[in-house]
Amino acid sequence: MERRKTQSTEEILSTLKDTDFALSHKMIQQRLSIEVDRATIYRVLNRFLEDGIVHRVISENGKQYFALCEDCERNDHHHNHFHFRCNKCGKVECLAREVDIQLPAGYTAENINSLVTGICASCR
Amino acid sequence: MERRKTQSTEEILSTLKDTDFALSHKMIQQRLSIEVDRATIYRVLNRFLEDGIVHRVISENGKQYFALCEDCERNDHHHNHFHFRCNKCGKVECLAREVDIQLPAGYTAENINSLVTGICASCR
DNA sequence: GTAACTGCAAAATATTTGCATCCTT
DNA sequence: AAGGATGCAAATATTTTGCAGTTAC
Repeated sequence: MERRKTQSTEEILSTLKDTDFALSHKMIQQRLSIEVDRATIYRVLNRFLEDGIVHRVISENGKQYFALCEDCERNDHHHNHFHFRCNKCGKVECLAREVDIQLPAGYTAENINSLVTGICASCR
Repeated sequence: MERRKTQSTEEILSTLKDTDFALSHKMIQQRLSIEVDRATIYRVLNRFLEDGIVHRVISENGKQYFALCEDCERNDHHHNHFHFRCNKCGKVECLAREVDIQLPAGYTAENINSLVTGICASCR
């Protein structure tokens, strides 16, 4: 399936580029300079996910957050870093420090979703 | 608020005790030997959460999974361990190994939700 | 008896999907 | 022209809530 360059796609991508933290669907919609349908945003984001352009964190509120894969533009698309969500300002950030997860024998990892919640430095 | 001993509560608790992995709301409902309303199950689980009897993992499918706090019955109710969800059998387990998360300066952690998905030993 | 708990229905929230139409290539 | 992308509405899915009736203590 070939990907086409559309206004929605470009807008959503540049919105993600403009922020250094992860955005929820709603946050993305609010930041767009044009109106894009809810469903379209989800579809674009899911396409980005498939293409490995963004990664997704699920917060403990059950919501999805999306962020560009800055560091992970290399081939091995591993996201073994933590995310942090501030309970005050709501920002979801990618924590730089990588974590090596040691699984029990015979287990293989495919995806890692890890989120720490608390208070960030600027909020306290 | 005082807690009362009811059939639903006892049933849900013993269901959780009978399994060594985390259960979703639906899985719990199916395992109960009596019929308990959807909303009641959620309310019971949330009470358990408040009381620190269970802990909750959010899977990357957005669903909540609940498991008894075996190891965490001590005072400091920290859940800095990983969870693993098998993409084949769907089991969500608590991985024994503790992980120390190093946050940037000024950050304080309140809750940790970490889930690795992949294939477990018995499924491959 | 009183406050906690329950069931039922309805609401709230988040995400996906069907389908006709539009637009990129 | 072909098929990928979009908008709209409707469907799913999960969890929560209001409220009246029930039950534990």
